[in-house]
Amino acid sequence: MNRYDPIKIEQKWQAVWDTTHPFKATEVNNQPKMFLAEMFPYPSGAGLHVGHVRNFTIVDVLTRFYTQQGFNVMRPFGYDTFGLPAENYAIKTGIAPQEVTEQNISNFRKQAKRLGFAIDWTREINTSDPEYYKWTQWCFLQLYKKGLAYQKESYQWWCPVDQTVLANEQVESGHCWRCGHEVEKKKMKQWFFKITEYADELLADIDALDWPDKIKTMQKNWIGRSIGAEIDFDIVQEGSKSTKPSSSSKSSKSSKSRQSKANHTVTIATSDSDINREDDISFRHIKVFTTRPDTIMGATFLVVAPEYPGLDYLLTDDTRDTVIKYKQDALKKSEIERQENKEKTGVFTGSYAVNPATKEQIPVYVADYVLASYGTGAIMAVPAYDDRDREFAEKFDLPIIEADLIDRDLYGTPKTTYRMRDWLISRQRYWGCPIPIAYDKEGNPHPIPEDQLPVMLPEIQDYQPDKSGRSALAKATDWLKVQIPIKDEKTGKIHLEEMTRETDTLDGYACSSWYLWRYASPHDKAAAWDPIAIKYWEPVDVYVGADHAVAHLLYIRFWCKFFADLGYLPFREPIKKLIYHGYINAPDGKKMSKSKGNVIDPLDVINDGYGADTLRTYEMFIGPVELDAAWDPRSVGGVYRFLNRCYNLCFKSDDFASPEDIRDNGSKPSDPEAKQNIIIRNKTIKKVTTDIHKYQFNTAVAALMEYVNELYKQGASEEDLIILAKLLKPFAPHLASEMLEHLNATDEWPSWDNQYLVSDTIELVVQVNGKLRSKLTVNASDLSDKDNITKLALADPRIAKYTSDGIKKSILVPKAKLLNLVV
RNA sequence: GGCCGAGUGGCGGAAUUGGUAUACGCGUUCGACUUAAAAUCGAAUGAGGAAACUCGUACGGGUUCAAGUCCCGUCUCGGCUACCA
Repeated sequence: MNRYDPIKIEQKWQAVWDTTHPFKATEVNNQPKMFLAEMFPYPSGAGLHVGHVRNFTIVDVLTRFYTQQGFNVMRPFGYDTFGLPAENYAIKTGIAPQEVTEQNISNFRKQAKRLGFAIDWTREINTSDPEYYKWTQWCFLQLYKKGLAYQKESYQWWCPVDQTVLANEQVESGHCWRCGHEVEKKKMKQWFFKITEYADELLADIDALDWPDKIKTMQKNWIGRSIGAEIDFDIVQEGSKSTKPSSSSKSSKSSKSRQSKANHTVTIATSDSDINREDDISFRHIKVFTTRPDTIMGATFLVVAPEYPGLDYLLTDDTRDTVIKYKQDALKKSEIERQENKEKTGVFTGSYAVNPATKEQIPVYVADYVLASYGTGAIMAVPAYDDRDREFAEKFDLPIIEADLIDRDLYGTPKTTYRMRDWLISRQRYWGCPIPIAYDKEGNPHPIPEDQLPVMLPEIQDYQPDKSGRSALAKATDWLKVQIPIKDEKTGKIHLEEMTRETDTLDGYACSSWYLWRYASPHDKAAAWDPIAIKYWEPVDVYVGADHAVAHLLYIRFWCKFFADLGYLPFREPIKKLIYHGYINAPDGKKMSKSKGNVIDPLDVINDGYGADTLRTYEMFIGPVELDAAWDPRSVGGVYRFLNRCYNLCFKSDDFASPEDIRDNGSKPSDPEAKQNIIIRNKTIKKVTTDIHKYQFNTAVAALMEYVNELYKQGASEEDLIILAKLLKPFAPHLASEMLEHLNATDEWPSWDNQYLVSDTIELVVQVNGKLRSKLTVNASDLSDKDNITKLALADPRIAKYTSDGIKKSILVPKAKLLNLVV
């Protein structure tokens, strides 16, 4: 006897799809388009995990659903292949990352096919393919040309023994993870993208996005706009300390600390090479940023960050040693350590500043609770209004003045600042997209001409980074040399000049900041993307993922706005609808991890005999798409039983009651039992269709289960089975295809008929004072007649016993099929 | 500390947005089939109670004919963020 054999059925249909390519998308203008994509995966050696399956199945359900509905659907696939795991593996084994990546991709492709995903395999992209990263480099050059890719000195962790930069994770409580030597912060030149240029627009456009509120809020917080003012404080120099001392009682408090340090000498230091004399921080002013310029009357001291560029100008002979020591200690601390230790620390710089509102001289401190990278790196401390300033004031015995508030604009210039910083994109790594820049003898950067792209990653033997903290690329001596055409300013002639290539590569997020546009013309040799294909397909209609809430999803919005400004994109937001789904945890509720040994391998689930359809349907049924869920092996069995019931209903219908008399054969049946089937069928079509539209896949599956349960009770007509197969196909495409073939039907998505959603008689709920007391079967047409319905209800003995004293009023709610009698 | 979410049976979770609380699945129990088991099919399953009924959506109030849903307060748990001036 034939029984449900998912493995056999799935092999059959996967072979069919592999030869007929039914999911290939081309531009067709008489059909509405639908562009669906998941966040493309990093193809790890471990293969697909259950999280991938959830991610890809959501896209697959939508792909098949919209295809069945007649949309022209594009569902491509890609691999985000640059990154540390492949490079570290190469360092360890000497096997080229290119090779490992190719193996992993081929494994991912095989597994994706094993899951029956409806992918257009002609639109497969790989970010480490030179044909792809050529255009990543092109994107970089566009940003560079517009001044949005630039170099800047920034502090990095540096191990003086190993002579290398270290990532935050490679620093263990202030020491190098390799040699154990104390690390220091070193200023190094790095590449940045100027995302802050778009901060306002990125913020303003968030509200209109059809994205989860959680993500929108996270992006808003990340951008973190603060509206305030910048205020200049004059620094008191030697001989000018006679600045009008106030004689008010308020100021007498603050004069105490000033007097004790009255005789100091400000000298200009020359020792600290960190000081950049081009900086606009004048040695006679400290510019602070505040969101509360109205509290300036209460500002009783200033605080600058340890990294504050003008710090050296503030020091005196008395304070220099202490301050330098404090600064060095602070630079050793990681951001995390600074945050963990909330105990305020700091030292007096030796200088005073004049509060422009009170004309008081107030001391200037250096303290690590002020961050160099935010605002101006200096604050006016108002201990009466700010908890952190108060804490500091109390510790250092500084005056706390409850001064009156004043007009915000009196002493400062309005200024908006952002928490978001520019995007640091250079990586001292081999396995990334080379930055298309070369340096002349003076060290000035020059862009690689576009006709020389791609700057290929050279094949090398030893992937170990070199001793200077640069990537292994620095050792590819032949590759480093490049001839760059230079136009002579005077003669206009072009000559070639030998230069040295940039050895940093791009942050992987750069590669994924434009891939959604590449999908529109994935093999385009002439451009990063084809404007006609872009106009047809983009923006993405639904994008599905579980990660990168701010990073990737902010960067791609930034690039979209940038390329829209250049005229390359006809839209300013790349993603219309975002589904941000939850994680799947281990059965014990904890995160799956190799070390805990609680990983569920999706391929094991398939090969255990459940098959891909069960796996897919289970992961859609597991819970609301946006929530985390715990894997439950027993529920997997429940879904298998459901599919088995579908199979039996279709292929073994003789084994159970299936009354011939309810086969409706397309004609309207008069038999009331058959009418019941039609109602259930129409309700199911409506429920599944609207649930998928709302991305409520769990209840869509539940509705199908309910439908099957009803069909077992009532018996199933051929039409019932066809509808079941069509509705099932997005979730369990192999089984559904097998059923549709057997039933000789197409997969065209069915529609429901509103006239079949209600039966002639309905069950009316009767409440007394809001409590359920009885249920009456009444004609649907009577629902409009309140008096009659009330009379019927009062005649019911179960109601009558509560209404012997009469009723005050009667409320009929036809929509809810409910009558409430108030006594 | 700040900003979001969320608290519903033994468990995962439903509830046309104010209208029958617990759909669907798991688990459990009983029955059918079987020499037996598995599989499959059928039935029951919030608590208390013989029943009528009563009580039940974290806790305490409120609005309403009617509250899981709305309002006020409290508690608990998650997520993000964090000395951002």
